[in-house]
Amino acid sequence: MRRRRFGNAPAGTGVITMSDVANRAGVSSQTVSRVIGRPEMVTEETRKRVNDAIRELNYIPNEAARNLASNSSRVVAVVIPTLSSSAFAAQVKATIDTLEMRGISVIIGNSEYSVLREEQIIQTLLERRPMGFILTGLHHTPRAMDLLRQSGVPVVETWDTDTAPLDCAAGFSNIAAGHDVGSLLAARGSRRIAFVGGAAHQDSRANGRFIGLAKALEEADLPPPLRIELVLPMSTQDGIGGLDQVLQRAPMTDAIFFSADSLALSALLECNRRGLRVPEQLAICGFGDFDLASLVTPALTTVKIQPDVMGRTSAELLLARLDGDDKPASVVLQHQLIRRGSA
Amino acid sequence: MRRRRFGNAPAGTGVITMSDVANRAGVSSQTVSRVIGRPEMVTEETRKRVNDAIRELNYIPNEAARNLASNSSRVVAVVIPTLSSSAFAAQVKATIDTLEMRGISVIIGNSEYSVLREEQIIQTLLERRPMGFILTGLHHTPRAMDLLRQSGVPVVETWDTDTAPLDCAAGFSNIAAGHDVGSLLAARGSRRIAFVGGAAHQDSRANGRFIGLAKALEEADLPPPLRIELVLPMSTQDGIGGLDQVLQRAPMTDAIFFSADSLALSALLECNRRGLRVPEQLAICGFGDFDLASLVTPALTTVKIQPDVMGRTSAELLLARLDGDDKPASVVLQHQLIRRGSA
DNA sequence: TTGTAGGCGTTATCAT
DNA sequence: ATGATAACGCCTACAA
Repeated sequence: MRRRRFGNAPAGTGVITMSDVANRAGVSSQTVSRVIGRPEMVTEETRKRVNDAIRELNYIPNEAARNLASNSSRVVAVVIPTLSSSAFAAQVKATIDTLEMRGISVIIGNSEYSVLREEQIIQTLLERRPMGFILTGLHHTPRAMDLLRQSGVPVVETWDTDTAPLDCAAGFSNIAAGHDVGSLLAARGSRRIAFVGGAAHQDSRANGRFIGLAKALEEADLPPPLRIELVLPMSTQDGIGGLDQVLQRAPMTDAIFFSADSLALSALLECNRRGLRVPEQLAICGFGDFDLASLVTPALTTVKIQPDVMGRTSAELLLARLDGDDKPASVVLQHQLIRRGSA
Repeated sequence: MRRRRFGNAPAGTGVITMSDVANRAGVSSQTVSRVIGRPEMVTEETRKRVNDAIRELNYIPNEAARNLASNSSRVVAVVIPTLSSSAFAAQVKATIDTLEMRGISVIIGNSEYSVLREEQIIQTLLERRPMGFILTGLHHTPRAMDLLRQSGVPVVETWDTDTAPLDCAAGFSNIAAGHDVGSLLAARGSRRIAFVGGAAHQDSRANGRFIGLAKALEEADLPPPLRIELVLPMSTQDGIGGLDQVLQRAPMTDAIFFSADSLALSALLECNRRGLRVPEQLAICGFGDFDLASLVTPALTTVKIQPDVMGRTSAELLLARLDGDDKPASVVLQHQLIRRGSA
């Protein structure tokens, strides 16, 4: 559907522009720009005339032109491993909601747990000159870090605060969380403990949890945990596969720490089905405190981490950075071990 | 971090531009543009020189300038009720993955189940001149539809094909799905059936499922279903609240159809805890076939709908439209009633 | 408070 | 196959 042109502006793309509005309102296009960007700089009288013209013409500003002229994009890039994980989805939603209030849009990249894909995504997204990047974890390819550094965009890293961030971070300590789990399992009397989680080279956050677990077990004079590494992306059912691998390799295992509740829940339900008593025969601890964790029987012992707060906080950190705070302090969110029936 | 300038281009934003690359490669900037956009139009010889210059200078094209000059944005806007629903997240992920291969980014808006917020989001996103919109459902405010029509952007609607789409749709029939559930419940001998789902004015898809259910019950000469409307957004735990409301208002109810598996699962687990036998005393049917549906005991009878396929298909429909197909046919995806133990 | 001039970095178009 | 020129629609900087 072609739109007819108003005013006497030269034929462009056939869409209403700022100068069309200016003509209609009898002002310069600069004034229109002000009414939109800094209304307080314009007389109420003219502001009204301009706003009327905007409404009558159904004028919609062109963000690309605005970006080019102002050299700023109102876009933030978020790169996560995958949107099809409720924790990342909740995080991203919170980020979107937080930034939307400032007129900022979010563009999402799914790295599929690969730092190489992450690098590629960063390079592509850089073309949009985002105001900032929100990344997952602290581990990236050298080239990705170079690209980021050279472009000078602010970067906020999430989900991990165990090593130094590129710029600043909003996350939690996976090591501490894993350590808490290890201490709990040791305290409750578990002796032969296993860890089931994403492969270390794919998921350094899960790896941190394993490290914390191992440390706690060592402190408690327990043997080191058996570790089962799952190839990512993983499905919920993989919890059962992990359970099987553990029982096959170490039948005497009396506790399993899963790096995600999805895995823990499927394993727990499978134990119920098989008549394997939880936690008497096998204690189970998850990670993430998913919705259903408190509803299964026995209820799942897990670690709560509030991905939504992480999403909001990372956005706020970015905004602070953009508002001039040169180096806002990283935020370490507290995780919380929630002890329920399964361990 | 300020970047030093190369070549002799006039001082701009201090970032490498196409003409910097052109200087370096000893060609015009137009040739650089071609190397990036239509490499086949350039001699292999010059192409190599240009690509070398690009690499040496770490040149990154400016998408905003590209958008402005070409009058096309490489952005698609997706508006869903909320990202924190695994089905919508899976859908969006598939959309992102599909479009990414064509260099298109996705911008997401969360309508929070409100057509008014949806309208507002559409208006804002229109400023980015997206190549198209992917919306949820077929119900929008008149003004939203006007905005869309006037801007001339292609629109693909998802999650519903029960009425006429604005443009084209990739979804399924909620009425048919609800009808299937009703028929199953009737056939298995349930007589007093209840429906628990999002409020009709917020979730017209759930409403469609209710309509289908009611029709099937009527056809089977059963009394109309009791309907419990939940205020959105809902949490998983609301399944228990819905269960309680049903049992309170109609204690003789022998089957409940929940409009989402999250609700059905929490209700089912609660029944287990209370010793209410499923399906003997109360049959339960969900919607969505979430990961855990097959893992709980009894396994959840539900309707599978493949949100990921919907996400991919809607993107493909949009691409077809952009590639010239004036009015691609809507795609009606098949739902599938999966009968397991709970009903 | 408002207007004028110039430029943002790229692509389209037309020449060569 | 490559180059010159003119937009694209808006904002910054400065002038009135």
